[in-house]
Amino acid sequence: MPYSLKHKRDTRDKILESARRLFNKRGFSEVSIDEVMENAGLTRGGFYRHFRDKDELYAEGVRRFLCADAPKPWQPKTSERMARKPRSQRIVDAYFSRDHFDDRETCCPLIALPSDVMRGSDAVKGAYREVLEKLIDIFLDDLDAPQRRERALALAALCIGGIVAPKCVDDPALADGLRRAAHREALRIGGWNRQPPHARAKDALERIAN
Amino acid sequence: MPYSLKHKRDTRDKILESARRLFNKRGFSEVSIDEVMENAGLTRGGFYRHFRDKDELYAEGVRRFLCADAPKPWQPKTSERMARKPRSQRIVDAYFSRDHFDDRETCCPLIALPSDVMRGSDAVKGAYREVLEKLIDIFLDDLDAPQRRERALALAALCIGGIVAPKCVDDPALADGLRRAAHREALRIGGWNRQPPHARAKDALERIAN
DNA sequence: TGTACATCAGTGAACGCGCGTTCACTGATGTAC
DNA sequence: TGTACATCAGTGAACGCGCGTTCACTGATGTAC
Repeated sequence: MPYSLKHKRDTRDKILESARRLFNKRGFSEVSIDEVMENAGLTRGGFYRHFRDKDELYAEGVRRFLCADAPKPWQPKTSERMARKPRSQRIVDAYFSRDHFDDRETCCPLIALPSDVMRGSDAVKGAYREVLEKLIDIFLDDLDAPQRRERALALAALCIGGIVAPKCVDDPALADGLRRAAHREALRIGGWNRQPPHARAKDALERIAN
Repeated sequence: MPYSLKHKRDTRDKILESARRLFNKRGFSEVSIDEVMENAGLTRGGFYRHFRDKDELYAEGVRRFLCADAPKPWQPKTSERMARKPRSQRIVDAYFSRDHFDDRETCCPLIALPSDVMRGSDAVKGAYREVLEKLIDIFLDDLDAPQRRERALALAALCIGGIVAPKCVDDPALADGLRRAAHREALRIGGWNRQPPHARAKDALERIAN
């Protein structure tokens, strides 16, 4: 038995991670296997020791990065000092932050590949649904009546549109306006817009920093 | 001078229309020139009498269908009997209708190709911006204080996310839930949720029909 | 412990299909006379 | 009005590049003795 199982698993992970980043940035069909492998520090031929074909790489890659439980850059850090805020609000804030907006490689999967998923197979859409449902569940946990579910769904839709729309636009001012307007509206839907004055001042500072 | 100018223009239009539909449905790089030409009732070679290369077709196609002034299927018909409603509300209703959601070929360009546009050139993003600004302007016209602009922007973001998100999901029930929740929230943001009781009943009927 | 061996991850050349693009040709049409 | 001609939209075969995939080979590693 040459090489350990761990070795093979690690290589596979490297390939998937490389693919995930490239797909996120440029889309599935614009990325070649050569690029994925080179980016993973390997060469062309080895690919087929790990995947049957490119489609399998795509499905696994999307599914994996959609469903991975690992901490994600777009999720609020638990160390965040405003831990008093409900988790949902921290997620919303992280979602609409400039960092997340600018992140092309590791951003939330829900906004990375919309048209690819829309046109994708049911397996891909299923993975998308799982992530979306997780997000909605978190929102549900933190929302009060009335119409909790409806508001949670609207929140999710607004998070997605509030990042996708500005990403499609060539005018930074308009993009910022869209992102911030959506952010504010999301906080209002969540019922998190009533903040103590000092928090509001802090927000203002953060907004300038953003 | 063989053939009239009109003849050439018409052929070009046929090609662009064919391309637009195919791109909408399957994305730019999944569609071959052969398919575009065949779908337009022509053959391969003629393409280059009308376009320098495939990129030009893409840019022109997107720009054209993003900016065309022609009436679009996703816009509310002017003959609509509820013409008493403000124009913005009619657009929002048309946007979130099941017909529009199901339409893969002629739906609003703002939701047809999000990731393609996100990754696209500035020319493409510029065209997207122009359409988006038109939509925002219509909303602005119909909104009252306070925070008209902010609410118009949030409305636009919600329209986009409220269709894109459900299109990415494999569960029809969840998709419907997202679309309707976003619809409701949009009406609320617009301030159009206070309707006379008979209108509400009519809406309920329509919702069932949808 | 050291050596021979078997396995298979990884290499890189080669293959072949699909598709963008080119090109020689056809034939429809408008113009000149 | 009719005929010859020039133009160029449209045809379809052919070309060639890129990329997914295959394949014979290399060499690193774990196991058996």
